[in-house]
Amino acid sequence: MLLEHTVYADSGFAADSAAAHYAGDDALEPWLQRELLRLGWPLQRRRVRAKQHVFRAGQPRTALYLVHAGCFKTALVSEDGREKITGFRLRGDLLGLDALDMNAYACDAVALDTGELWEVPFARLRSELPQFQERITALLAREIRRDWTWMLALGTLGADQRVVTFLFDLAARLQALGFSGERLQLRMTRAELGNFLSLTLETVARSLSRLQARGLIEVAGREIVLRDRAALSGLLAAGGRVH
Amino acid sequence: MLLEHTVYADSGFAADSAAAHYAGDDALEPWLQRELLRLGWPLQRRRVRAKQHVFRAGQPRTALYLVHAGCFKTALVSEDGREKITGFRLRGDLLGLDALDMNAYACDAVALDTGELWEVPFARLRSELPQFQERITALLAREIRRDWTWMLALGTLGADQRVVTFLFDLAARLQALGFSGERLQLRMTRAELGNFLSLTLETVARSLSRLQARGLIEVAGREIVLRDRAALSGLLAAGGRVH
DNA sequence: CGAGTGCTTGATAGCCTTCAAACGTAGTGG
DNA sequence: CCACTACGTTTGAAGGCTATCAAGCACTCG
Repeated sequence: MLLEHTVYADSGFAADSAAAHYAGDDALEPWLQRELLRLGWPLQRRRVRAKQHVFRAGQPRTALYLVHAGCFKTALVSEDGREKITGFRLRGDLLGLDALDMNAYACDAVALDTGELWEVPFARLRSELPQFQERITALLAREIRRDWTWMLALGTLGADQRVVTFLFDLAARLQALGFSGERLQLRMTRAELGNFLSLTLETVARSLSRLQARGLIEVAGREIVLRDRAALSGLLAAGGRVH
Repeated sequence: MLLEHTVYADSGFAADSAAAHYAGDDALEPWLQRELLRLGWPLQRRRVRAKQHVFRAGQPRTALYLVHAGCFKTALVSEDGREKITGFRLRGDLLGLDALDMNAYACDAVALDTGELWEVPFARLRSELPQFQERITALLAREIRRDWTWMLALGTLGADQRVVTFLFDLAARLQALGFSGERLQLRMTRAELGNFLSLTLETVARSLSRLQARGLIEVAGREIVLRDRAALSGLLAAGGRVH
């Protein structure tokens, strides 16, 4: 089943939405759709199924992809096989941005469930639509801030706090996409979640069990319900290492 | 004493230099100097001393700064006081890039020693020099890849390996700036180093002591000499957690 | 129904953090 | 010039948190 969201996402960290952004900051997807229509360019759609690669690191960079439906992961793989998931991408997020200045993709992009991508004619848009360049710049800067916020979280928070931070972030993004924000449908395995949070899959499972035991959340496989946002926030406010 | 480097730095991760970059990829500083001269715009210089803030998160973003001399740190501070150093910036690096789409700076930038900054007239350059926009885009994308590489390192490597990775990265950058690449003059405290590597200052000190005890490096306060690059590389090749 | 995958939970070990003390150095004012 | 204070660094001892190893369970799919 495809996720047909009704609202559009801010790809940044939840806390970031309060900051002052690029003026005229409406969502990328409707803007792109409008502009492509106006220019009379055909919209190239691409359907993908779970576990299917959108692109791999090192492949020639042929296009940018806008996530229209589904959930994707972007991951870095080092020479010696260590993998690191750099983010989970939802509708409105752009895949391939990080390789904008290269001829090859810099990471792997993999679909976590059935999804649809829009091919973004980057070269033509950049040359013919000056606003597009600014949008791209804004998206890149936002991604940097998002990464930094996660680096802060991973470096200073304990396991439970990282998990809660993730749940809050995902809830905020899903809510911005028109979902409940209370009932989360995870699209990634515990291993992938742990990889992203720099934890083992066992630690993630244990953390979720602990939070459930305290009545803060409800866990049923990949469906998670946030039961007590206040208490969860309290867990975060407890503060982590200061180093 | 000011660091008057003779060559120019790639702000990216050392391993990144092998990748295919933006065509015409000569260093930012000489290019900028040339263009400003050509346009007849005066070069605004700003001198800073150790521990002096270039800007703070939340302040109105008045300018971008190109590091001309000295070493700087950029750091994120969360509401509850947790700090995370996002990078150490040397000559050729640009400060303030991450807030390009905002009216306020997104991080703190602090001088670690005496240094000099060049004020970059971003708005005018962007509107009058189309190439500049592309350069900025490339720098942003490169910063993202740099962050991801560090996220991978911090998430999968042990303390000693993180320290060695940092030393290699710094050595490569200093070498690109015309320094020896063997004898490193650290400009940050053990606490700052630990913060960046998501370790405590004690763990960093212990790690350096261990590496010295094995004869791999020589430590004298903030001066570090890489004695056995092969063995150090071997430490990294040993591999970390795979999660 | 069997194989495969993903999830949970337990026991143990290991690495890093925390707390603590001592040392060296640089800056400062008497 | 030197005592003195503040800061940075090193090292030790103990503990905590997470990783590792292992087993059992649930679910899906061929």
